[in-house]
Amino acid sequence: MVSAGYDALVETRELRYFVAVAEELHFGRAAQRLAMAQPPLSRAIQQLERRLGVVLLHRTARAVALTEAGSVLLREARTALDAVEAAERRTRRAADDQPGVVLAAKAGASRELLSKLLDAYAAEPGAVAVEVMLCGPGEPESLLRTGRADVALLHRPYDTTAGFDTEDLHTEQQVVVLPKGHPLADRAHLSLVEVNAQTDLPLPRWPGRDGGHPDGPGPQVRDHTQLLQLIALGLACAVVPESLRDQLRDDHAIVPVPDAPAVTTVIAWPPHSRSKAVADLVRTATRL
Amino acid sequence: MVSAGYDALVETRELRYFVAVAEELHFGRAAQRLAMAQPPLSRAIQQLERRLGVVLLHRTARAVALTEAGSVLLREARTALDAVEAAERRTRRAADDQPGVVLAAKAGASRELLSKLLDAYAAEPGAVAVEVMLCGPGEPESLLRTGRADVALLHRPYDTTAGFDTEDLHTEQQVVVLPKGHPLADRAHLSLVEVNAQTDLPLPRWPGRDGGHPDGPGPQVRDHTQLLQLIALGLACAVVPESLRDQLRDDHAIVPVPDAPAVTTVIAWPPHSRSKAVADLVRTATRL
DNA sequence: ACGACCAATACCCGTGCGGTATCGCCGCTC
DNA sequence: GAGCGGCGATACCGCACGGGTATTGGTCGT
Repeated sequence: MVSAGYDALVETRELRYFVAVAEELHFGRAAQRLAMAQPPLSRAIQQLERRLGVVLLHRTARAVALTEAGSVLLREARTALDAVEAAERRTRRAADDQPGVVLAAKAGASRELLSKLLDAYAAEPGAVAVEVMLCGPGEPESLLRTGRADVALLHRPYDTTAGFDTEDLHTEQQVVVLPKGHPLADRAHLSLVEVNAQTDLPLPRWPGRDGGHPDGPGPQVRDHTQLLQLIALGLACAVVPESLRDQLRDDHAIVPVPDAPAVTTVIAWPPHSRSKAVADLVRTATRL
Repeated sequence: MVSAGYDALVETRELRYFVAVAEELHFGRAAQRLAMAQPPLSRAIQQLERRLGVVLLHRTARAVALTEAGSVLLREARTALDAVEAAERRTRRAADDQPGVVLAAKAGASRELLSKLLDAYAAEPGAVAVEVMLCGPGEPESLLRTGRADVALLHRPYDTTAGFDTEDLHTEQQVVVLPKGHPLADRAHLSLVEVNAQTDLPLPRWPGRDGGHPDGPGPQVRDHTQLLQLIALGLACAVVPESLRDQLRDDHAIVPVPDAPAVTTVIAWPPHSRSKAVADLVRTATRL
């Protein structure tokens, strides 16, 4: 007998179905999202439960809820589906061998570092085209995991780098951005508790990985431009890495927050990446 | 639109088929391994290629070979299948809630550290049963990736820790183990080149992840017991972490190899693990 | 008590996966 | 160079299973 021997695994179709139901907690809506009818979906989930020998969902006629095992599967199924998607994408990418690297980074973050990196890499011998995907917070991680991007700039501890190879590039302190003239704006420094304690300027709410915003006070925000504008309008404040200073307008004020966790910009790539371009990019980045 | 939306992904069945063919490089044997006939397998691979729009295999009537894209898919498909398998196993584990943790470690490695860890953890409040899987080199990594184990002791740089969360536990130098009375045995230290240069004692060959041994000189070896016995018989030598010293018999001699890479024992666990037991084990380990 | 809502069941149909038989191609052998 | 053997592809068939429609059953609101 040779090698692992994956026998009789769950099919990706079943995992997709389960994720849809687990996210919607409603068979009808999930079926709609999957572009199919509700009964076959119900059956598919039952069959999945029978195969696993595990109850994944508690159904009362009025509501559907995840069991303990169900929420484990939701998490695991997402990463498995991401891996399958990545396999597909990376294979396709490897085939049409017009080389070219996709780099993902949060719009507005590490702007200077990014431009220096691109310049330095372009000067390397054997450099290929770099397509830069600027995206919202949390997204680069997912792009990397699904193979939509080859390499990404992430920010610990905001992004989780679990599952990737990484190199640290730069560490910086955080500051709070306030509207100019705010009572706290001329303090030499602030603590996190002070920032959280003041109630006139709420912290904004960023979208979660499901695209929805968490509940709570504070304005919904999708990118740094929106954020800075809201702050300038006196509707919010935010704790951000100090390098964002370059993008502030003169109606902003910043105050260091020494006890906020330091933010480390890292360059991350999928393990086992064999791409020369990614390796060159990483090497260039570490030398900056 | 909510969330990711994985539409029309490749099925795990197709990935399993492809991995089998890619590993065997022979449709007949692959079909046999998959317990199916050869024609449907051929068709399935063709269909996969059509779906991806990518040629994965070069077939001449005499031989099958992987294309560039094919070898990318082989690698990616393995990790994707591992993720699916892990999803399945972890879900099952979460269901039958007799708690208990599976810890994987290479047989014979870090023996003292392992027993101290088990003792210390057992003394923790809320400790659950720990099932220890002792296995061959390279295996713990795969056990962890497929969800067969919850936590593992790995050894950098031999094991790759990519994709796991880890904590370093212990770093040690390596030594070469020789049969007692060997001409080099009374040297104060040796360099790697000297070890490789001497030809009377070959280095053993460990099995790869496919279960087969690489070609070359030197005896095939599956665990440390075999290895030590071969060395005592004067048929091999080996460079190993110095903590293996405890397990040597008096017909062995050891000589430090200062320029061999230091070996770090790490405790590793899958990212997103929510298990209290794993967290406790890790915390206990780092405090040793 | 009735209606709305929602998951489950019953039943049917078509696709697609797997099996057997066979072909076509290439390389080795004598 | 004719024949044979090995191997992947093709042809064709049957059935199991995935998906659709219609309906039921149970549980909340009002």
